[in-house]
Amino acid sequence: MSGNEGVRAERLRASALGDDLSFLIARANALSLAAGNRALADVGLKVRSFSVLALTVGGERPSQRELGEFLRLDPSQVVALVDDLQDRGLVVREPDPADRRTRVIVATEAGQALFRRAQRATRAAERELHANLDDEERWALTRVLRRIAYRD
Amino acid sequence: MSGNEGVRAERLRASALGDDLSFLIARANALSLAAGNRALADVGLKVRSFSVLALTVGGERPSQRELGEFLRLDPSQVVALVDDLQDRGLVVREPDPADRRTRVIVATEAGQALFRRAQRATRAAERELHANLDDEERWALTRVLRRIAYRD
DNA sequence: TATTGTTATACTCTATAACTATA
DNA sequence: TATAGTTATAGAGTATAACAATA
Repeated sequence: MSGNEGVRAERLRASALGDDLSFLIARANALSLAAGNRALADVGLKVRSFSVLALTVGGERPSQRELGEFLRLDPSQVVALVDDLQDRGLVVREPDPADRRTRVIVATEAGQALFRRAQRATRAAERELHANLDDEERWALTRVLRRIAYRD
Repeated sequence: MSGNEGVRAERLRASALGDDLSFLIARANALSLAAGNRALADVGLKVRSFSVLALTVGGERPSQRELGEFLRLDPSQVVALVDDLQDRGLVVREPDPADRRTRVIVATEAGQALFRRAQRATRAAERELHANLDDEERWALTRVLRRIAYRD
């Protein structure tokens, strides 16, 4: 992508779409996702696999079903993601004592170490993404987005 | 998707990811996109084609290149989108007097009429999506998201 | 030489259905 | 009967490269 992307297209911000909340969310997400994947490429992760790792490094012990619900992924997609992370020794599948159907996902030591590196990269990318917001704006944004994202 | 989706997974909101701004944007976008496509199904559009229509109904006369830049789509994807809308008589490609390489996209009467129906549907869906925000919160969200989405 | 639109192609992501083992 | 995980597969979306016409 060229550096001056969208310069000519700026006039379209005056259209019916330019101030539409759903469109702004979509565009902000596209930028955020691209920046995240770029930042994570160094450590061999993508936003998806990073998210799975993030949900398993703190002793959460989520089932694959829970991962899928929280990340809005189909169970079959979770299988593929966990397969990949497990093949690389970053997570393991453990049996759930309470339900033998369920497999609980736990980050290994290597997974935790890689996550820490990855988190430094994504934090830097995030800071860069909204460098022009002050702390209060960031906080207000987080609070309001949480109401939308979690419907509460 | 079952109605009680994510109920069990709510505990994962306490994880490293639960308050991450990029993740909240991604999740809000996923909900918004799903709601938008659901609302637009009746009129035979998706969020993508609706967006192209929205950028052509007000006399904007964007080139395909401009559409691609603004919507962050590859030129080849714009071709496919415009092909589809043109085949359905909703937009036409017009020559640009200033540059014979360029094709300018203009909504037809039918395209404008369909857009108005579609916009009513998406507005209802949007209202439902952030029904729990008051006007001031909505405005603050729009303003801050614009800074991220347009980098200004 | 560079750019606009186009075609072709491969790749990733997403959605669906069917299956197994457990509940 | 219903649920967790798995497999297979098809469809949608995305990215890349090459080309003709024009600048």
